Amino acid sequence: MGKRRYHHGDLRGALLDAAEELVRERGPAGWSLREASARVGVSPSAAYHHFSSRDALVRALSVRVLARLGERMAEADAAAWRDDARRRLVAACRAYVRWALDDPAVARLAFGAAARDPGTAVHPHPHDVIDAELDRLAEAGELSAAARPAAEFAVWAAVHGVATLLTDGLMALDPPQAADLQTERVVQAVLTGLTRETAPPGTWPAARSTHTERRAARARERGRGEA
Amino acid sequence: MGKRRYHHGDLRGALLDAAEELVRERGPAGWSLREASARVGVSPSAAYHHFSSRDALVRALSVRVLARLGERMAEADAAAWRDDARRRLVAACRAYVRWALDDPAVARLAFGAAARDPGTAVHPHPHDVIDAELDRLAEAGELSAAARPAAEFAVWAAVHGVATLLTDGLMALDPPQAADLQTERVVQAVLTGLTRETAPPGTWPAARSTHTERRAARARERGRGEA
DNA sequence: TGTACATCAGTGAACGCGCGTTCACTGATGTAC
DNA sequence: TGTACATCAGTGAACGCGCGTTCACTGATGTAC
Repeated sequence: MGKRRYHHGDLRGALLDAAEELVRERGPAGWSLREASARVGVSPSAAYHHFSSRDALVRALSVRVLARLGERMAEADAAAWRDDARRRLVAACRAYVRWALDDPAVARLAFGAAARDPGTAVHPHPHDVIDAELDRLAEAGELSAAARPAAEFAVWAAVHGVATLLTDGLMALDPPQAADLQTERVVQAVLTGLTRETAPPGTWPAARSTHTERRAARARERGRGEA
Repeated sequence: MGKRRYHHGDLRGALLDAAEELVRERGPAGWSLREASARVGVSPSAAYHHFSSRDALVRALSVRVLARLGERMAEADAAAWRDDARRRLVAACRAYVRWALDDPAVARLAFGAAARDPGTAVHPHPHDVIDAELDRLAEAGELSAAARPAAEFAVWAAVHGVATLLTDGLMALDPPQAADLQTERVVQAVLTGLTRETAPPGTWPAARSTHTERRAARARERGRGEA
């Protein structure tokens, strides 16, 4: 514990940490910029050297936190490398729900409208983890070419629904560990259903996420830069 | 337009209306009790004859609004009476997502933690509408006895996930009407998956909602009263 | 039908509070020579 | 290695604000006789 220096070193990160802690204790909105500054031991105005407003701090936090969800999923996915694509996807989805249950208030922040910050990239994005897993599933021949388009949104919706129903208290599981089981059930059901889908080609309209949109914009810019 | 009377007549209802309008305009939390009172043309303190606190008003509103979702689902279900159980369930689920999309801020309020008010009943509850439809499906022999338990949570999660991903802006559909299609796809996939489920009996643990819990408590009390 | 009176549902002023943000400032750090 | 100076990252006081809630009050309504 070094002595208190005039310059903090990483005040930006410390403020994000404090804010996250406050979200955990009091919910996504039950805290102020002043409290976060006080917790770090800094005057309220110091925060304005790092964030243009309280809202900017909230958005930065939600980006950071959503990326952590992506990491958890990717880790669970990697840890299940011995399994087939289907089980790996289930593992990633279980990580999604566990993460939300471990930290409901933080999850609510991540999922809330504040998360939509077009300027900052979330990496890895939960959407991408599911997407990649479905590609693997399609390669393995377990998902038809007709069913593949936008399938990630079906899976994402299912797992997101489990997570939010549980964290928002609309649904409860007894015992709590049953969340794993219920998640697996829902995801398996969706996968089975998609597998047996017999829709004509072109049935599924384009679906986008703020994330895929940013990715597309980056690709366009790269193309322009190279041209 | 009668003249302004000293006694309002239905100030409670008027305050709920004003608050709902404010939620629509500024989001679930972007308004104050004072604003709602002002909109009704009444002093801020008047509200305290009808609600014990601002929070009580919010909870009452979220109950009212969640019941309206249930009504929409029940209506859509009834309107599809010519169809089979599966299509009727899909119709109810489409109504769920449409409702959320029509009024995203209000939906967020309904789904938020504030909705958990153990004192007040939501009727009809979205959970029950899905539940009843799945009973019909089981009767029709389209859902095995082993798959039926807790199946409503799988379906609810799927449709809830579509609704919240869309209203929170994590996912977007192009064109917007595609929401119907995407909802149907997800629900159909879950139903197909559940139908083909081959789990041993007793696999699915009890799942509860605040709603089913209240219902159970009422049943217990009724039994005690009759004994 | 009229009157007395209790109850109900409003008023309006006041309370203490903490908020986000701005501002002129200053101490610490980094850089050029 | 030492010095001058620009820049960076803090301080602390102050701003105006609107909030939820309380309080003593009063006008309107309903009821008993």
